[in-house]
Amino acid sequence: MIIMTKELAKNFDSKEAELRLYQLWEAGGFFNPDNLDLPENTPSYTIILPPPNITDKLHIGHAATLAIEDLFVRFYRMSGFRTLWIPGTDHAAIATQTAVEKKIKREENLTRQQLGKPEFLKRVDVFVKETQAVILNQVRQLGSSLDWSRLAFTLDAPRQTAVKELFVRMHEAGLLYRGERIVNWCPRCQSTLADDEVEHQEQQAKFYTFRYASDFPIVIATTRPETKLGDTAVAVNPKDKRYSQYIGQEFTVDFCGQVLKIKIIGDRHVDMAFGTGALGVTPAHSAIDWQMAEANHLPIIKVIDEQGKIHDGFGRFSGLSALEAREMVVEDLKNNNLLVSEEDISNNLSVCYRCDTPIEPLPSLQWFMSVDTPVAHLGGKSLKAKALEAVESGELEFLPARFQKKYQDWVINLKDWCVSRQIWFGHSIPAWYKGTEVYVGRTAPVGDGWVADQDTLDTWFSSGMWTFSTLGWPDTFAGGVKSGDLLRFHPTQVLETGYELITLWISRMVILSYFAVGELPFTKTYLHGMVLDVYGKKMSKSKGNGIDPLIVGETYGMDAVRLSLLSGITAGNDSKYHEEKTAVARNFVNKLWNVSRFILTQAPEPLVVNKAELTLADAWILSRLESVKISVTDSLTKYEFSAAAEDLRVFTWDELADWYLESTKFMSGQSTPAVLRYVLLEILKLWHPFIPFVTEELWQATGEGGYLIVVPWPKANQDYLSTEAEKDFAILKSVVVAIRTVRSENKLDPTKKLPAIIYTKQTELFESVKVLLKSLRTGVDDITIAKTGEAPADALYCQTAEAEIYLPVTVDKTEEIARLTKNEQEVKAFIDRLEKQLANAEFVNNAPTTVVNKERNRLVEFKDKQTALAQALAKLKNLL
RNA sequence: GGAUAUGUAGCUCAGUUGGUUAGAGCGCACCGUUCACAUCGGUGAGGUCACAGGUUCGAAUCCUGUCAUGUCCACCA
Repeated sequence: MIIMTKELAKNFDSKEAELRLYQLWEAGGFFNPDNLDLPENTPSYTIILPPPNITDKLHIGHAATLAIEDLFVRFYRMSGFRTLWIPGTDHAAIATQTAVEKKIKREENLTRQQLGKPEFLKRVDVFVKETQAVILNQVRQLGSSLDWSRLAFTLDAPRQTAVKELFVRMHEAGLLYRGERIVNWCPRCQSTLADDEVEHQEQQAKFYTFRYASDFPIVIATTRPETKLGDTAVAVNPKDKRYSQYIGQEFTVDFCGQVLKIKIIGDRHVDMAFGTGALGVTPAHSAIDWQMAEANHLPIIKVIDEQGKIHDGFGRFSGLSALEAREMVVEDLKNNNLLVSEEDISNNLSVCYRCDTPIEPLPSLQWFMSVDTPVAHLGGKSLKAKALEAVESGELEFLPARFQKKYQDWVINLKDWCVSRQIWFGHSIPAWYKGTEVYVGRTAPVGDGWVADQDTLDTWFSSGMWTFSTLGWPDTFAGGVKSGDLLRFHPTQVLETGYELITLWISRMVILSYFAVGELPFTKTYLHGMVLDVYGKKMSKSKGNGIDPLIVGETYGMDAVRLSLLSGITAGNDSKYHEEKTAVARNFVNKLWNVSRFILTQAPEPLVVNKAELTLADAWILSRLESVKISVTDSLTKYEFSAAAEDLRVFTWDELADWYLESTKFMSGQSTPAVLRYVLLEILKLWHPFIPFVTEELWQATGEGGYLIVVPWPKANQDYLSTEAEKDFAILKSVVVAIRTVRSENKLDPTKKLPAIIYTKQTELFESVKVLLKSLRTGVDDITIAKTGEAPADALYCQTAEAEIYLPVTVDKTEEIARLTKNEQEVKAFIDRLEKQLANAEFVNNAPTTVVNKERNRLVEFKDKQTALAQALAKLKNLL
């Protein structure tokens, strides 16, 4: 066999290598587990890529997600699992529609209504294809080992079929119903929003305190006087003595020219201390008021319409915007002397999370998913009950564990989910209407006069199905039995995503998977923190503080980008991103490259380690390698990848490069080249999940054959573990460091060679590493080793736990004296401080134990200082 | 208002169930470069582990409180 080792360049050319290597892996079919010849009983390891929204290209946060997941996937693939990582993108209904609307407005100054639905959807389609291509290309460039043969889109044909099917089945099970409820309405998007799609912005508002009419007994307060046109009651706390006498009474008032019938009701939710302690109930425009209205059978009067304008039937107010109407109402109140006060308060304004338009709560006919209805095939339990059971039974695990509480709190308060949206882009709802008749089915009903539902589904409906809709459901679940991909890969092993998606996404996946497949979508969730900018602020397009991972990658290489995003982070905690981090990671990649380059010149061909021929350094590095394998594998299994990277970095840079490689330059045994090569091959494997490109490139250079991406994960060789070797080498290191330090402290000329006298009990060990003691930048030659002996007259002295070292040399004593004098002064200052503290100690006498403990500690320190002082003085005398 | 997290070196962060002298990287100071790597090597300085109590033989770590910062949820009628 002839092994050709490529001559390696001085630095890794990441730009040249990345695309070539990715194509190599893809052509090799390694991303698709079906191509790997795995035994039938091989356990699966499945991850779904959280499908990025196709609204925009990827940012550094996405890169972090991809780096983390690719790390998991590569680790498990090498560990022999049937590993599948499914790629996809999310149509992000409302977000995409908004993005395209803005684009059309900007470029053509047209609204979607002006374009019309068919034309608008065509534009969306073009937009989707463009951004999708950009995103998927970015994902590839980061080296993500995704199985592209299973690429999915939340709105492609298979997903449309699946969504339709699930909707029909849930409707049949009585879980989907249509009803009029107060919804969050965005007048700009012209659509409902889920509760968690509503954001709150602090703002200054006017808080008006007033009476409906002069003959009305109760004063109420509001920030939105215009909605009071629809009031049907005033609610007070039943315990409130000011108002309890009125409860049950009904008043007819003339409010700004509108006749209102106001009933006084008692409700314990009313806060007596807020405002006037009385609340005008507007059932149509407040969720809480709606509930009160239902409880008290109050009529509902709609004031504001879907455009944010006042409905017909309100006289001069009709047709005005809410704000215009508000001003007029206030004016009216003032004129009629009904306004008691007007004060500035700060309150939270609810706005649309996509367009920041203030949302308008109003009643609307929508589709809802019931979370409380018992489901027959789930043992009569509701979706909510199952979602809770998942964590209470411990079946669904959160990492970090604290997020379990967040999930639970949210599920406990879960209300029926409004799944319909009045936007154009998205999954259509498989429902048809004829008069009051409603038909839900896979295809349109036969007969004339049926009108298809014009709404679309909440985007989380389709992303909630992601674990099984990407695995062939419903076809792979015929007859309620899993088959094919679904059988092999579901439930997935871990869901890796940001903690902000616990409620929006994770909970929905749990619910929908239970209903559709009868099992959890995954058993573990790993939640990463957000990548923030240098100042700890969220990155966003509007702030312009976003970072494009590919641009950083151009400069430093994708391996460096990945490694910098994987280092120094912990689960669930945000991290700040500095470009310097990537530069540091690039330096490491360069170090690994050069370590490899050096080793491959020493050992260009496969060699066999012979344990009988090992030098101390050989035995030491082998033992350290095996320990590192164990700790790294353990950390990765526990998803503690930053710790694993840190262990590997220390091993590679400090132990391998700085100590072992240096030592082999001066002391090489028969097996040293074999050891060098073995260590290199093993660390390439260990590093591969973190920095796949450079490690694969180096693997190819070793001539070992095959592809690192599918090389088996290293197992620890217990035979190489040696506490003896680790201990002995540690002794050597400590002596070398001690000599270097004492020379540096005394500012000796580094090129000046000195003799050394070493007194140690371990003479044999020291004799055997004499050459290293001389060579490893100690500037020492002619070493005398003895068990005991006299201290030379003029010599630098240092010691370690195992040895006393003298370097005979004449040094300039003035510097030494200065240092000792400084030491003396420090000790004196300390004694002064201590005396003061002891003098003032009385006032803390109420905590005697602590004082005693503290004083004890201080005395120990004091004793040490005194010893140091005595030594310093003794030396000072000698010098003088 | 509720929940949750964070506070460790100038900066970014580790610190695994409480256990020797609290660590790393960057930055800084000094020294060094023909010999794998200046994207490098060596040495060093730099810490009241936010603050105050408590538990313990022993606390960065556990408990209580205070302060500061961040995030999420709810509400503001």
